[in-house]
Amino acid sequence: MPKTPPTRTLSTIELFSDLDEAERKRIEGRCRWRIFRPGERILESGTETREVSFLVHGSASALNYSLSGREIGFATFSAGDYFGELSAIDAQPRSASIVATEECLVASLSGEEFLDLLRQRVEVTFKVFQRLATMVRASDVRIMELSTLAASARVYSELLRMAKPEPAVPGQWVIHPLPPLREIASRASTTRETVNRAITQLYPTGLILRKGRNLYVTDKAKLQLIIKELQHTGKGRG
Amino acid sequence: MPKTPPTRTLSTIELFSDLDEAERKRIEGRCRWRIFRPGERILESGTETREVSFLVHGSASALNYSLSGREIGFATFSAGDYFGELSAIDAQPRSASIVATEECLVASLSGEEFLDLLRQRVEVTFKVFQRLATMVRASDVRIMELSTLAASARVYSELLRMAKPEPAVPGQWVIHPLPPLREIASRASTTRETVNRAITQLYPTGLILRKGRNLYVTDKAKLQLIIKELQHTGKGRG
DNA sequence: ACGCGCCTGTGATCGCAGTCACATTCCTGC
DNA sequence: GCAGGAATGTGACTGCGATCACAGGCGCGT
Repeated sequence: MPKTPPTRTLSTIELFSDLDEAERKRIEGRCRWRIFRPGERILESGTETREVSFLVHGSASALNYSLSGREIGFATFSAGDYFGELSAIDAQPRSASIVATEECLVASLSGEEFLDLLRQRVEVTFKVFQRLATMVRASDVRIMELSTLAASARVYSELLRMAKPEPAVPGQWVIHPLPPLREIASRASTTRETVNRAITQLYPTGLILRKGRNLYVTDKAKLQLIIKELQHTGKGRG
Repeated sequence: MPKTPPTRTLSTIELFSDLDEAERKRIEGRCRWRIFRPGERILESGTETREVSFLVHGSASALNYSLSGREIGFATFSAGDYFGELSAIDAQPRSASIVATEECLVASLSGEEFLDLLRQRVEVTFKVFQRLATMVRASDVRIMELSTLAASARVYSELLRMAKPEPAVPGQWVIHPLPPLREIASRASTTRETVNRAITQLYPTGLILRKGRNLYVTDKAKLQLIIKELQHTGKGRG
């Protein structure tokens, strides 16, 4: 496989989209640029670094491990995203580890310089506000799901979140590539066996369809209904 | 019971501590002031209001209900706290309901005016950043606990969070007043029966001690250890 | 082509904790 | 002091899903 080294630019980072090119280039120069191979740790939970990192190329996930070695997934990042704001803002240790899932090009800015940017550029400030708000809401949804949904319902919910609209067939959604079930399990806080059984149970309904590393969701609305019926308690009366 | 109407001032709201008195008074004038009785809804989840509310007096909790009626607690607020920033920032519906747990005096500022404040006062901006970061971290911890701790361990963890140091006896911590077990259950995402059994099981160890509406934690560190041993999976080898 | 490692799929077992049911105790107002 | 409602305490039952175990299958490198 030929290696095409991705260009070292921050132009694809949405957070900086309102800055003029001069300023962006200035920041690019202040960054520490690194490449990570799939599986490598970009950031270690609990460490005291304050850098904010921009994912220019590749994809990564935020996760943590329980004492017993169980892996809990928190978020996934793709090109254009950033992480590490929390520690820059509150000067606390990193709340999660970040692991590269594909080859990654990462630009890291010191926490100080990130804070300067927040102070000087209101547009950036508000984008970060927006992002933190999104994070809080996403966490709250997850807490609700963990507290009220049965394991298989959480898996379905995760599938819906991963699915993206298929341009070719309107109304159809795809997950491509379907990640290892172990990874889905870590995001739904269950085991890969349960993920497998949950998906298997869904085949007969025709709501999902698997072709190689693609998984098609043919009827989002109906799947949503099934999730509701799998409420942890009352066998499905609202 | 004699009613002492609390004064309508924002001087006890930490968020405004860096503002001069003139500005604070200006904001006080722009607020809508309301009183809520225990049990009343201050805010309804899902509604489209954008106001930010300051809890001047009393206490309240943020919670949501599952379809089956189960109550999930997210946070508790006491005098000096505020809530509603999320909707002001991202213009999305309210993420949770807020219910008064004691009689409350609440001052509400329009989302627009709150955003103006953010734009004009960096000190306020950064306090809000700080707060959002704290919320994200707290949520992440809760997700970890839900995913990896057994129910009783989550209860103990919640007890530790509620306990405050007892000035009289160093090393001893108190929860006062101990809220109804149902409420603890909703914060630990379990049932009041399980909360009861969890606490009961702890009495013989002497780690906690109950006197009326006080619950004393005599050895925080040891309780923390017990939580670790109750990892959902591996019976307690790190 | 072959083999090794990682995924996938599925059965069997079993303990935790949610649910239901009921007795008891604690408040608070009259 | 008494009555009624809420909160607490406890036993019995049961189903979900974590765990363990193992049998294919798929891909990838040499």
